[in-house]
Parts: sequence; structure tokens; C-alpha cells
Amino acid sequence: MSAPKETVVSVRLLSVAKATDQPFDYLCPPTLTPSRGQVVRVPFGKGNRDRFGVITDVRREVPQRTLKTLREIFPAEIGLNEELFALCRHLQEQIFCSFGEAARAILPSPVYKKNPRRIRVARLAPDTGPEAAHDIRGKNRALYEKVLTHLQLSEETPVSVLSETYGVTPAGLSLLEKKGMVICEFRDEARDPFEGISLSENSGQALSPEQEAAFAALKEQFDRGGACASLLYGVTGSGKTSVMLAMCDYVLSKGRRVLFLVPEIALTGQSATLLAGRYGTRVAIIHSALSDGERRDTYVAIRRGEKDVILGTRSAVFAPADNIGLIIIDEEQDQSYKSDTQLKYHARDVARFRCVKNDAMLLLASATPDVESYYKAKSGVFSLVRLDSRFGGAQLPEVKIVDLRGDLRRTPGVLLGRVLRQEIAWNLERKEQTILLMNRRGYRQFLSCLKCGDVIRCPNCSVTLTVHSGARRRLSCHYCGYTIPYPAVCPACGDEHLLSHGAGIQQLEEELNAVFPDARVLRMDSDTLTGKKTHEDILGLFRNREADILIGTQMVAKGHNFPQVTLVGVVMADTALYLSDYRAGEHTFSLLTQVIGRAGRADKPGRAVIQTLNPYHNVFSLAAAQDYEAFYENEISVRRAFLFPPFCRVGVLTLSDEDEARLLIRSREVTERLKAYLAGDFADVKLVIYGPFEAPIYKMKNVYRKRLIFKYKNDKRTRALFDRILTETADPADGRGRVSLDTNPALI
DNA sequence: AGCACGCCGACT
DNA sequence: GTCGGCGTGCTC
Repeated sequence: MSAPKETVVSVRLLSVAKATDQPFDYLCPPTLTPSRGQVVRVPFGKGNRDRFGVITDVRREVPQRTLKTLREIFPAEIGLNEELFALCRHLQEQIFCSFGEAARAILPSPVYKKNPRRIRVARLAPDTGPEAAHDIRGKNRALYEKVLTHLQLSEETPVSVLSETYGVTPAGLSLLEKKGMVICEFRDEARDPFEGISLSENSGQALSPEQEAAFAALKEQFDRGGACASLLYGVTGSGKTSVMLAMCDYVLSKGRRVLFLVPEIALTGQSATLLAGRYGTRVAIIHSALSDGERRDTYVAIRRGEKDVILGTRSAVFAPADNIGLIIIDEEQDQSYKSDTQLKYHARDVARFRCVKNDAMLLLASATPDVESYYKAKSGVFSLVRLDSRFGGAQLPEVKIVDLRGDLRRTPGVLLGRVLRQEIAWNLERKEQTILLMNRRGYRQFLSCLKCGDVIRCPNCSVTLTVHSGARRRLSCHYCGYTIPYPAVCPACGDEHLLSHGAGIQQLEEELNAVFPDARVLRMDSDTLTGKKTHEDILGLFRNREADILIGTQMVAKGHNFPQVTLVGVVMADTALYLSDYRAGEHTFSLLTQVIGRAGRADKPGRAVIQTLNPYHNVFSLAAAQDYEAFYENEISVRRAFLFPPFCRVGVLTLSDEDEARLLIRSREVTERLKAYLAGDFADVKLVIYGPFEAPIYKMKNVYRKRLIFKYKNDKRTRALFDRILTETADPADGRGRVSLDTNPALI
């Protein structure tokens, strides 16, 4: 006698663990109809606790062993459609993540873990007035009267609001409900994604002839149908945004959807105002600061097709929209599009995949394109659309490249050189605004002992402790948060001669206050920012001319438009240049070009002062001339000569371990195994190995890290080799060692 | 990644 | 004698 056939589903768990990255089979109850891509809740492990997963296969068969039965299937509108399912597979292959890791990026947990947020609202029962409260005995009568009066004036009020305003308890409201004076009901909480965003009317101004031509070229390419990609390259102030918006309009008019990516939350605010003014409630906004509820609502609304324009930071590239016609990546060279947390994806690569699946256009926009993107545009992989003239005929700022070494000899530790001081004074006198940029990376204040010569370090991480001057001066670690009070004597030798070095943005602020006591200075860095509101607030204050000088990190360089700013100063332009990354020059050029472009956009001519210790480096003069072409030609020939992307790929394999000795053994083993493969089974793979090296921060949070750097070609065989190595270098059983591969690391 | 199972030290 | 430490290995 043969057993009956049953419906069996294969499930991939929404888990990060590589160890569970395999299909698990479950029986499906006959009352449910499963299909591929749907999210399920299943019993898992010995305790049969709830886990969530995605159905990857459905079939009728006689189970070969006892299977557990799945507990719940979520509606199809929550799960992965064919395209998103394929995207997970693609990411699994390309960035060596588990299926579940990829699926988790698309399916944020509040979408399936949380019940719809519901709130209790109260309204007045018919034929009831505040005087009804007289019938209630007890000390709360007056309170109830106030509540009833409130409800008489406003139709329906959340219970939470009533309790906050009047101090009435939920029990009190239940009493009123029992007496038939009010009616309480549950409502789906309606969250307003546009809360706090001012809607500016923006019907779009007429395009200039040059912008019109760019738009026409893009439109023509789009109309040819099929997947395509274009690089919109336009100098700062050339009005790329108008062209992008025109393209948005066009694609929407064809009934297709648009994803619009911007580099950071601060810019979503600005762009949201622009897009919401133009498209109203058809716009959805996605960024990392959304609350669970907001994230869930946004997801569902997009999934239901209620949103046509999805604006957001890099994670928005996973928005579950269908029928996508256009994906825009503004400031495409920006590093924030590369995720280096758990899922090491690049939004540009994900966008490219989705465009192929949707027959959509990928539109990359930049004034200083990523060298790899420009190379692709020049070699015909992307079309190249150019905007060469600054809109409204605005002039390039006059740029002074200042050698700071003279000033430093005269006044050690000075941040504002003579030239920059003069320019600031001049601007203050004329009541014009100034932006000062201070790249903080590698330029923080630390403490060392004059006697033993030791720098005060973090005990858990291989970095020096940073001085934080606040109400109470402290030393703290940037990476693990370790904090000690500012020491009076050297912790190592007890000597009291401690010397602080380096300067942070706070020191710049202090120096400004000392030199220009009457100037109103605003500071914007991660210390003064606690949320998106604060960021907007600072920019708003500055735009409203409530400060004369804005000082900040890279943030101030990005995309903000301040018409009254006529002077931009870069306090120390070299800091980004000496990073060991092969893109250090590219990043410096991009940063300087952007920040210089902030000066004098309107009718007033702008000036820029770049302070450096290395005035003859050609990146400065090229940025001053905003000569991207020349920079690119120089850069690409270097990349070709020394074999760097786009002529190969660069990857970083990181091994980490709490046990330093074991880490050394493991890293040696991986290297030897790799070399053995390259000499044997994988002799056809072209892979150059460098290392193992210590990671730039060798010890972090008491974990040691070593890494190998690869140059390679991204083909099937190389990926197979990586896959083999990653599997065989399985994490040690005690769970305290890790291995990970980043195929396109943001910083090396 | 969880989580249970299992085998050794300090408590009622 | 037991509670609980975290090493080890499995999860349909």
C-alpha cells in the first residue's frame, strides 16, 4: 500500500546564517494554496519556534520522511514576485550572501512580523453632550466633562491623544463607553509619510535648449524599448535635476514607475519636497530612519501599486514596485550607494539588474562620475548625455590653492591660514555667507604622553582614543564606544605632561570664534545631528541667513543649494588623498569639485579657498578648473597601467577571530588553499592575491581582522572558486571567527 | 544564528 | 547531591 501524495513546499529561511542557507521542506495544509515567493511562518529547530521564510518550490509528492507542517502563508502581495525572487538568486551568486539575507533586504521584518498597527479612537455617541458627565459620580467628573467637550468639537480622537491631553485613562474611557456616552473603535493607524515635509509647488520651469536636447536624447533611447543605461554627465549648476524630472514625467506618462535614488537621508528631505510638490501622494519615501510602522505602510502601498515614484537612499533600490520604467541614481559616484554592512551590495548593480528584468532605463547622474561609469559610457555600455554649460550662465568660482605649510610654521596647529582668514573677513564685512569644509577622516584629536611617548589607545580596538570636548571632557573610542574621563596623568607611566594633537571640527569652531567673535557660526557634523529633523533644521537656519558661516564634514558638500554663499573654504584638502584606497584621487576630486560648486550659484560670483600641504598635486588644479575630462584621462591611464578597476575587479576577503593565534593560522590556511586551487582545479582562473594583511583597524571590539586583497575577473569560474573557498573556510564551530568577501569594497 | 543537549565545578 | 557554566552540533 502506497502513501498518499501531499503538497510539499521548499522554504528558504529569512536568516543571515550561512549554515541554514539551504532549502527546508514542509508539508502544506490542504486548506492553503502555496506559491513560489510567498512568505511563510514555519516551526523550526528542536523547540519548534516560529521562523519566517520564503517558498522556493511547491510540488505534489509522497514525502520520503516525516516533515513538519508550515503554520501560515502570508498574502502574495507581501512576498517576492518573480523579479524580486530572481534578484535574490542573482545576489546570492554575485555577492555570496545567503538567499535569506537577500530576501531580508527586500522584505523588511515589520512587513511580516508585525500585525497591522491599530489605534483606538473615541467619538461622542449620538445625542450626547458634555452635560452627560453630570450623571457620573466620582472625582473625575470634571475631567470627563472636558473630554466630552473635546469630542463634541472634534469628531474622532485617538485615545492616546485624549490621555496625553487630559490625563484620562483607558479605563476611564471604557467607563464612558459603558455608559453609552462615547463610542470607541479600532482604526488602522494612518501614517503620513509627508509629515514635516513642506510641499512646494513645482510644476517645473522650462528647459534650456541644452537641457531640452539632453531630455530628447534620453527620451529617444527610452522609446526604443528594452533595458538601457545612460550617464547624464553635467557640470555643477548645469541643471541635471530638471532633465531628470522631465524624464520622470515622461516615464510616468507611459504608465511606468520610477525609482529615484539619492545619496543620503538629508537629501531625501530636499528631494521629497521637490517630488512631492510635483507628484503629490504618488510619491513614496524610503530611507533608513523610517519607523517600523512607516516602513510597513510604505511597503504595502508600493506593493498595491498606489505609488508611482519611489524616492529614497540606497535601500530604496529594493522597493517592491513592479512595472518599473526608470531608475535614477543621482550623484551616482557617491560612496553611500555601496553597502558595507551585512549585505555588501552596490545599489547601482542592483538597479542594473532590475532594469534588465523590467526593460527599464537606468539613469546615472553626476558632475563627477565614478571613473568606472564614465569608462562604461565612453565604451558604449552606457549612453553618454552631457550638459556642459552652467545654467543661467553662472560663472565658475575663482579658486585659490593655498599652501598651508607657511602658516603652520608661523603658528603650529593653526587651521585657518592667512588667505582664508582674509577671505572670511571680507565676506563677513559684505554680509555674504561662507561654508567651511573639514574632512574629519584621519583628523581627530588624540592624546599622547610627552614622557613615555605613548598615544592613549583603546584597549579593545587598535585605534587611538579621541578627545571629546563637551560639558565634560572625555576620551572615547570611535569604534566600540569605550569612554574614560579626560586623564590628568598618563595611564601608562603616570606622567602629567600630556599633549593633544590633531584637530576636529570643534577646534575649527573654537578658532573661528576666537578670530571672528561677532560671526555667527553653525556647525554640522554627526555630533550635532541626532535625526533628519536636526539636519534639516541646521540647513534651514543657514538658508534663512541666521548664520554667517556653516562648518561641517562632507555633508556640507552635497547637493544643497545656498544662493547666498559666495565663499567656500576647504580647511585641509589632503586628508582624503592619503587613504590607501586606489580611488583616493577620485574621491578627492569629486569632493572638491562639489564643494567648489557650492560657491556663487546665483548672480554673485563665488570664491573658493583650498588649503593644502601639497599645493602642486594636480588633483587640486583640475578640481579648481572643474576639468573632469582631464582628471578622467589621467586617472584611467593610471588604472590601466597598474591594473585597477575598470580593468579588473577588486575584492577583499576578511577573516576575523577573537583568538589572534587562530586567526593567523586560519589566514595562512586560506591563502595556501587558494594558491593550491589556482595551481590545480582552478588553473584557468585569473586571480592575483595580495596578503594576508592586517586590516586597517586590526583589532576592533576585541576581534582581530586579517584580509586578502584580490584582483580578478568576475566570471563564472572565479565565482565558483570564491564559493568553494568560502564554504571550506567555514566559520569555526565556536562561532567566534568569521569569514566574509566583499566583491566591490568601498574602501580598501 | 538560535537552541538544546551534554558533561564538569560551586552551592543548598 | 543539584544548578548552571558554555563547548558542540543540528535545524525539514
